[in-house]
Amino acid sequence: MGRGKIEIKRIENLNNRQVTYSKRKNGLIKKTKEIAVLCDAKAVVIIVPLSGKIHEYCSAPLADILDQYHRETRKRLWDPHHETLSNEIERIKRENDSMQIKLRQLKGEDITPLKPKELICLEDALANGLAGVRDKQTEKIDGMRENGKMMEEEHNYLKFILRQQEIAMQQQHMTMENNTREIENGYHQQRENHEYNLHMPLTFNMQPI
Amino acid sequence: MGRGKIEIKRIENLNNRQVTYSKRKNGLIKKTKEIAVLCDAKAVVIIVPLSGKIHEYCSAPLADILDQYHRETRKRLWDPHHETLSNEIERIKRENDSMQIKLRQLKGEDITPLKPKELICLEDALANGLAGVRDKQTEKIDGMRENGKMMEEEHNYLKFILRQQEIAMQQQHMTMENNTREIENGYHQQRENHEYNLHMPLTFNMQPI
DNA sequence: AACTATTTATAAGA
DNA sequence: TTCTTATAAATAGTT
Repeated sequence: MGRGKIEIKRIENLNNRQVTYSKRKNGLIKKTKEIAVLCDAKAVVIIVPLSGKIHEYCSAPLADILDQYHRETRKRLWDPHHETLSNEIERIKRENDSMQIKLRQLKGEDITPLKPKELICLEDALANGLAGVRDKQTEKIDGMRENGKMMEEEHNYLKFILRQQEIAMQQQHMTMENNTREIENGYHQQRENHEYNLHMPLTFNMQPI
Repeated sequence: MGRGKIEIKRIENLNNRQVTYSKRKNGLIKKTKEIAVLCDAKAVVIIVPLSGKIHEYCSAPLADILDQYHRETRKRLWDPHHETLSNEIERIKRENDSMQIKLRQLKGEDITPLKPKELICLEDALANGLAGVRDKQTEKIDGMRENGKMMEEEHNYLKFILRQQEIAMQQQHMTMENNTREIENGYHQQRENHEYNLHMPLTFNMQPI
């Protein structure tokens, strides 16, 4: 349909090919729109040139059309990634189910259909678990008792240190009183003793042990 | 392009619409093929009529074209599915993890970081499960004992029936022997008794009880 | 489904 | 690219 008839085969001349591409692309999209409107159908056309950007026309959301296409033809449209996801879901679901069964059985549910041998396994597992938990509890209690003992020891130690300090302070105090008395007696008998009695212990500098 | 010009709007007459659909669908597919060949491009067209089967033409595997389309346009083609799948995987994986933790704890593993209160819960759960399993075992053993008792009773019953039959057979045998003897005595003294002794019990027809 | 008068698409040229 | 135009191709309405 043009000045001359052409064979339907690759156009070797790049320029001609690009011109034809552009013209026919428009025509194709126009016709796709037309069939969609005239015949009340959904239609998609996607054209991917060797180089340059993709052109498309969709009379409805592409995802919807592809969805319908997939449902009706059962052809695979999705990339490997999608497939992988589906498989993984299946795998995990199976894993899930089996774990759920185990959990229920460990709670003593759904065990009626089990064989005696399986029941024994289950019993062992439970007994082991219970033993483990009880050991851990004992361990924790021991730990706490230990902790309590240590705290008691520390407490006693601190009490001891405090006592030592009190003794030290009393001795210092007494020494000071004596010194003071000597000083007072020797040089400043006009000053009253009780000033020293009141102030000296308050400004006594406590060193950390 | 026809006997008369038509407006591009839905064709109301069903028959005309279907005829036009069929003609234009062929035209569209032909043009799609042509642009793919002439311009060395990949092209897809999918037409979904309101009713009836989908028609399509793909110059290359649809999945490849869609893949490329997706890569270049970044438009999401299969999101409804894809997103759902991803979310579901996340959800199931979380479920999985928590179950795995519970299972391990029920086996007495990974319980060090548990608080005393949690340990008590775990202990209770295990003790309950263990009790359940042991109940079930007892129940099964009882069932088996019951079964054994029934089997024993059946066995005794069968022994009894067998004894009865033996008695019946012996009596019949004796009767026959007597009859035979009478017959033999009366008519055929030339025949020997032991033929009957040997053969009669073997061909005796045992009836089910 | 075939025919055919017309419309439409487009190849080649500018 | 775009316009033009001669011509090929598509197709609407008819048979």
